[in-house]
Amino acid sequence: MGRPPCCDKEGVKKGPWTPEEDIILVSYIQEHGPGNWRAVPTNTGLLRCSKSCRLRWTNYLRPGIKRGNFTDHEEKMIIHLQALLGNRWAAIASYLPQRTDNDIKNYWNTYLKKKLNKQAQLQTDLDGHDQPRDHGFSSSHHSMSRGQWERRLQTDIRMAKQALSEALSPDKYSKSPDDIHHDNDDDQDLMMIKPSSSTGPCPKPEARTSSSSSTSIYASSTENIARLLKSWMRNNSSKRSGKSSSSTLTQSTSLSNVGNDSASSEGTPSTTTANNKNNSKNNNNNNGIDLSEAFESLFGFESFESSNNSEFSQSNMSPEASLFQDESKPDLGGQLPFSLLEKWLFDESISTQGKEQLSDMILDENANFF
DNA sequence: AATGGATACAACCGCAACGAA
DNA sequence: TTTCGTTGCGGTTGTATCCAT
Repeated sequence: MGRPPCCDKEGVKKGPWTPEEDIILVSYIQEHGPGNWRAVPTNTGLLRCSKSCRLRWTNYLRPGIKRGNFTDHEEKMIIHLQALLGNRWAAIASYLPQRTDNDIKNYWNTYLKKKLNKQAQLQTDLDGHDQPRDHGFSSSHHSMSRGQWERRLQTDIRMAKQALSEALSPDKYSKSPDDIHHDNDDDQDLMMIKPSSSTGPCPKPEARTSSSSSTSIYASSTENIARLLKSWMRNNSSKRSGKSSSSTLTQSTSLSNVGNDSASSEGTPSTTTANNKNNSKNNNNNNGIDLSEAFESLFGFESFESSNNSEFSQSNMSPEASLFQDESKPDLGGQLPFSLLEKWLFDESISTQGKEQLSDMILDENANFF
């Protein structure tokens, strides 16, 4: 067929996004809502392909994203869900609403996989030649007889099916007491348990968001950018104290342009930084404040300092922001309601045997059974 | 202080699924 | 039914940062 690529290879910028680009993108989405990504580069003048814009939004700028510092609970969830679903990161991410699939994938690949491998190795060492008890990272089934392995597999499948059917019956849904997104926002919970539109694409944003959407919708997203900017300025300063790169200079310049265009023009961050190389620490603070002012001016939200929180809690999200989050992370078809699954995964009342069997699930072999 | 390996994370690429015409 | 455009997803890569030597 010779379908053309989604974007021209020439004239399309690659690599890290600059704060200016982020601002442009967020501004555009603020006006038009996410979606119709094809039109985004054209309408914004961004030299990025539509895919890149979408990715940037969903993985970084989207409201309600929590970054770094996975909690134990999240970690356990990921481990179990990975055992259950395999490398279906989007599906896993749908149970961790504050995390992106990319984030989870990275966390798994860079940390969890190794950690579990180590544990498995340790267990193997301790047990002599016994099979590792961990989550299927080793060829545990090789060390048991085929009959044993098949029986266990059958049990695993039965368990999973049972859990699925239980979970899918709506009247059984009940909120788990230790719901990890214990935020106040009932809408959020509702979103998670609503029958999903499944694997189908989420409804067109235009249909759900009016163009007159409040700016508060984007507050958390702006906070994301603000946070990014802050760390960027910090990095920039420290870099400048050492070496200066042309790309950072470009970023500064463009950033200051943004400041001039859409925010107060007093002491643009870039010039401040550039002029005070010897005082980078102080400048960081100043820059952060300047930027925050610029953002407040640009997006009309306050309390930039809240973006200093190491983790942006979803509880800070407005319902509208939650809506966006839902938009960007459509539920998967026939997926278990979160708390039910969670309950199933972590309920202490679950039998030890059942737990063992669950955690012994073999990833690849079981991943396709659903 | 310099260096090289390890780690973390953002972004890209290619493919598949889906919907509209 | 077929074709084509768009979006979503998972694997992979590139690069910045950290840390031990």
